[in-house]
Amino acid sequence: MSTFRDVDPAVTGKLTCGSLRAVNAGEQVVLRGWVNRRRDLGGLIFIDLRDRYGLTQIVFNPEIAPAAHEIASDVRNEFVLEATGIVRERPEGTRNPRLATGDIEIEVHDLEVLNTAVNPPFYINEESDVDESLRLKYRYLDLRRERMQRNVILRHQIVKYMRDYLDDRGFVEVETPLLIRSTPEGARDFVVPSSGFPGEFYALPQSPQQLKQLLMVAGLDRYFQIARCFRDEAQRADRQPEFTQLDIEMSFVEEEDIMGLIEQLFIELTEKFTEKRMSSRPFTRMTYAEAMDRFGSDRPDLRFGLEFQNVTDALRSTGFKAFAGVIENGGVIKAIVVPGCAGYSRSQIDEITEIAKANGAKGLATFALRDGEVKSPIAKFLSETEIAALTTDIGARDGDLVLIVADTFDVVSKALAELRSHFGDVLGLADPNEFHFLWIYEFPLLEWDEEGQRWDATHNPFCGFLEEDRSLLETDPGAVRAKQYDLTLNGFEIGGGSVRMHKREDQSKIFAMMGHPPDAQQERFGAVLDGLEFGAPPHGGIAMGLDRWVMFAADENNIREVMAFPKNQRGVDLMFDAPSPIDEQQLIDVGLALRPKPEDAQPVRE
RNA sequence: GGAGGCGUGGUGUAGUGGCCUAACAUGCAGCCCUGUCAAGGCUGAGAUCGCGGGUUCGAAUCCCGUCGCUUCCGCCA
Repeated sequence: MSTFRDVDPAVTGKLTCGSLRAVNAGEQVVLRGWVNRRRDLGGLIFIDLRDRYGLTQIVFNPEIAPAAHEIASDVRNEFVLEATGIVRERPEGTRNPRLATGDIEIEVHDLEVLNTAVNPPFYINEESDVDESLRLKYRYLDLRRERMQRNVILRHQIVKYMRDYLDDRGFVEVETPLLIRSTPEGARDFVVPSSGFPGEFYALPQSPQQLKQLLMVAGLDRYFQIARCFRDEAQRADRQPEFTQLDIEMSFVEEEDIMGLIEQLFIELTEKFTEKRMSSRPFTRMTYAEAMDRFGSDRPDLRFGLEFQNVTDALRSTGFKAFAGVIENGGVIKAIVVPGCAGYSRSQIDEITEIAKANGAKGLATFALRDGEVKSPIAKFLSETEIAALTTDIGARDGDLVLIVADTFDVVSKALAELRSHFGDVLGLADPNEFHFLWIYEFPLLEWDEEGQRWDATHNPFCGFLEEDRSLLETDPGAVRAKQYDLTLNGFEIGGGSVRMHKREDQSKIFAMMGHPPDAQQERFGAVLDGLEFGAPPHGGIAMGLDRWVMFAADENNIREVMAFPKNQRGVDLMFDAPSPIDEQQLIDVGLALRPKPEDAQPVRE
C-alpha cells in the first residue's frame, strides 16, 4: 500500500501542510491551504490548515501578532489562507499523535486571506453520508474531501502503474479518435452532428475495437490505450455512459499470451495498491460450460462454495410429475445445499421461492434436514432412494436446507445462481478481504437472436473461434467455441477479450451469419474487412474496465466514487446540468430539426 | 420499459393517526473564553415534513397519483 501524501519540497519547490516535522523547528515558512477547522479560545486561535498532503496546526497569539490574530478572528471554514510564521515544536503535552505534523505548529506572524468561502452545502472536513445528488452538483467540493482525493490519486497511481508495466514490455500507447463512424452491433451509439455534413453523424466509440485491430494491421504489434468509451445504455452501480478501459491488442499471440500478461499485471496491482488476499494464484480458470454447469453464471463469485449439484440422473425414473416432465423435455434438475438453514420459516421459504420465481423458475423445492428427519412439501411424491439422492447423497447434513430447481438448463442456472448469490450475502460467506480472480474461457461464439432471426456474437463480432469447431459453423453454430476469455473478480466481470479473426473470409462468413449480406458488410465494416486483406497478422487483445478495477482497489461499491465527474443514474451531469437544449442556431448549423416530443416526455429537470 | 428502497431545518437522522406549536446531533449567527485539536459554555435564527389529490373530526404518519434519487431486472457485441 503506498502513501499518497508524500511529496518532496525540494522537487516541487513548495511546502505543504503535510510536510513539516520537529526537525523544522525554528524555520520561517509560508503555508497555503484551506481552513479545515478553527478553534477560537478567545485569546489563542488554532486553525487546522489543509491541503491534499495533510493538516498543519497554525496558531494565532494576540500578544505576538495582534494584526494576524484580528484577521484570524473572522476566518471561517474553507477560507483559503496564506500564513507566514515560524515552525515551533509544540509544548509538551499538547502534541497530537494522530497528525503526521502533530509535533509542530506554526506561530503565525502574517496572515493573508487569499479567498473567502461561503458556508458549504455539506461537510468537507469529515467523513459523512451526504445525498449523492448534492455531492454531484458540488462535485468540486466533494472532491476536496479526503476520501475522494484518495480515490482520485489512487486511480492516477494505478493508471501510471499500468502504463509503466506495458511500456516495460514494449507496448506503444496510441490515441484513437473519439469521432468515428456509427456501426451496427452492440450498444446504442452516442451520435454527434457536424455543420460540415448536415444530416450525417459521427458516433462516439463504444470501444476502440476496430481501430486497435487496424493498428495491428499497421504493424504496431503491441498497442495499449487508456481509452474512453461511450455507450448510450442504462446506468448501473458499475456502469456509466462514459467510462474508461485499459485497451490492449497484440500481434502473433494466442489466448495464453494475453491472459498471462494481464494476470501478472493484476497480481502486481493487487499487491501494490490493496491489502487484499489473493486466494487464486495462479488465477483460477474455468470454461464457460463448466462455470454455467457448476455455478449457473459466467462470472461466479468463487469466494464461497454453494456449488450446484446435478441430480437429474438420480431422478430419471421418478414418479413425481413435476420432475419427470422436466426430464422428459430435456431439462435438468439441480440442487444447492445451504448450510444451517433447515430452520427457515414458512415466510422465509416464501421469500426465497420468490427469488426463484422472479428468475423464471416455476417453483422451488426445498428439503430441510432437521433432527434426523427430512421435511419437504414434496417428500410424499418421492421414494426413499430419491429423497436420499436429493439430500444426503449430495452432502446435505442435519441442519441444512436443500434447494432444488427443475427446469430448462437456462432457467435452472439463472434461478439457482441468484439463490446462491443471495445466500452468499445473507450468510456472509464471502470474505470482504479476499480477491478471487477467475478466468472464464471458451465462451460460445454465437447465440441465436430470436427477435432478429439471426446469429449474434456473444462477445464481439470480431472474436475468433477454435479451429477444431470450424465445421460446427455449418451444422451447429451455437456450439462453436470462441477464443474469448473474461477476467472476473468476486462475481464481477472486470475485463474481457479475444483472439480475433485475421482472415477476411472468416470474418465475412461470421458477418453473414449475423445478418449482414456482403454488400452491406462493405458499407458497415469496410475498413476492417479491407484491412484483413492487406496482410493482417494473427492478433488478439483484451479490454479491462479501469473504473471497475479502481472501484475494487479503493474498496468502493460504486463506480461513481472513483470517477472525478460522473453522471447520475439517469445519465445527467448535475454540475453542468447536461444534457441541455441547444440554441436554435446550433440546430440550424448542423441541419437538424427536432421532432415534437411525446406529450408526457417534457424535460422536468429544474 | 419493469420491480424494490428512500425523500422531514444547510447536513445527517428521530418521529409511522391526536402528547407535533415537529425532536436530536451537527452546521450557521452572536456573545464569553490564552493550549485547543470532533475545543468548551451561553443565546439565537433556521422545516408549510418532495409535489398534487383523497380518506379522517384530525395526516409528516394511511390511500392514490406524480416527481426526484438509488439498487436490481430488461439492456450493456
